[in-house]
Amino acid sequence: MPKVNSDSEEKIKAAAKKIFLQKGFDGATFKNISEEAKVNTALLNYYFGTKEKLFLEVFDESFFLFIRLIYQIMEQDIPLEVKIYSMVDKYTDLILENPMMPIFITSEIQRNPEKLIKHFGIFKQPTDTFLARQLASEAAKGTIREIDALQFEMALLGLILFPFMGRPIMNLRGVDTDLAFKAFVLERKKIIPEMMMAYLKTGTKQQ
Amino acid sequence: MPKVNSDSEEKIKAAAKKIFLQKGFDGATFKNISEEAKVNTALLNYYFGTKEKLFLEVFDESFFLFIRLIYQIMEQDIPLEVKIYSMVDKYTDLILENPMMPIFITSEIQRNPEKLIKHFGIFKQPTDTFLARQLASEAAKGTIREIDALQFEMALLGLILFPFMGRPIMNLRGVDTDLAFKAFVLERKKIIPEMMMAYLKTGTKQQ
DNA sequence: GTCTATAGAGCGATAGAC
DNA sequence: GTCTATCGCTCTATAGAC
Repeated sequence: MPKVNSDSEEKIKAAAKKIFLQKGFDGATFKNISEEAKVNTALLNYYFGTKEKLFLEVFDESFFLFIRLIYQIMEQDIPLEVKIYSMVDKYTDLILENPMMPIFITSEIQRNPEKLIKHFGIFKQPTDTFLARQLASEAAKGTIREIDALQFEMALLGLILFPFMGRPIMNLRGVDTDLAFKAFVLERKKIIPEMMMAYLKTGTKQQ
Repeated sequence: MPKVNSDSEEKIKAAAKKIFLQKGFDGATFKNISEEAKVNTALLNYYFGTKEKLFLEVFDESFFLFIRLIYQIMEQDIPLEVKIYSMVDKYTDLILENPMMPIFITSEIQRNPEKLIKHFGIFKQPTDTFLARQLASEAAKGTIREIDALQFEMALLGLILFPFMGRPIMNLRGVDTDLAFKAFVLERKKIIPEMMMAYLKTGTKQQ
């Protein structure tokens, strides 16, 4: 590693990520970012050309990761209960490292759906997923009740993600430190799978 | 009603609400709003002074309503199961009329917490709520399992709200019309209470 | 009450010195 | 590779005619 400390390009990317996450694409300015990175404003254009290119480059990896990890786990050929625990565990940990991402992703997509869906290559998923077949198969065996796969996914994701999106509400309800919030979220690693399983087992003999 | 059609102030408010919801405070411009309202840009300043005042005035009623309705229902002295059904039913209907509000509120608060919390008077709630006492009392009687009140609230809200926040994801999963989305959400009026009750009844004799 | 015209500031982006 | 200086544009907001 010859260049020791002042790798400007990396400093800009780190600063841009922080500022974009906080203020969104529209709210962030080159001035904000260059001050955060402690470099000259003109350097942003030198390295990345335009604001949009900087934005896309910074979130190119991480943005897609958050959406793809869902399907990577959902589509694994593992028992349903294991899958639910794995999903809650892995996704909670991922978001804990990037707690502002859920709101950021949803709001940026809502404000510019074409751009993001096109660039990040999020594609139309088939309705006939492995998870859908798994849920149908288990229901046919009578080990769980019937449930639509998308309903299942949205329930699971909502349970995992919502505390991060409603963090300001939680602040007003006494969960007002990062430590308390983390404890709250980690407790959900137990609650969420139990909730999903309790629902799925309703009306079956294993109930 | 003397002034028939051209009530500019109301046209501006309606246009501002639409544009702000779509683009956020930072992304929205007076040009966007005035074109949407089909009035001159200078009229926005004439009626509302500044962009921030326009924003606050437009969302003064509805913004707070969305947060307060939660507690209005949660704090009612009605049986727990009735409360859950009521919460899911009323909140789903409210959001269906304003499907962009959940993302809008969360992202605007994340980007400007002091301003919004101060202006809309969202205050620090006590941890000793009616709901908390109700949950503790039922658990003591053995009719439900023990659960922290905030965990209960976040689970319920996540289940209700997440489909609206993840609407773009749902579009890619085949739920790509307003009609299909509405049907999907209405189905949750049944699923969500059953899920909550299934969890609460786990380990009790009524299970 | 609504318009045109424009002020004044901040924005993203570029040119050119070093 | 990094800086200063500045361009051209768009933004919010105001002044003043009607």
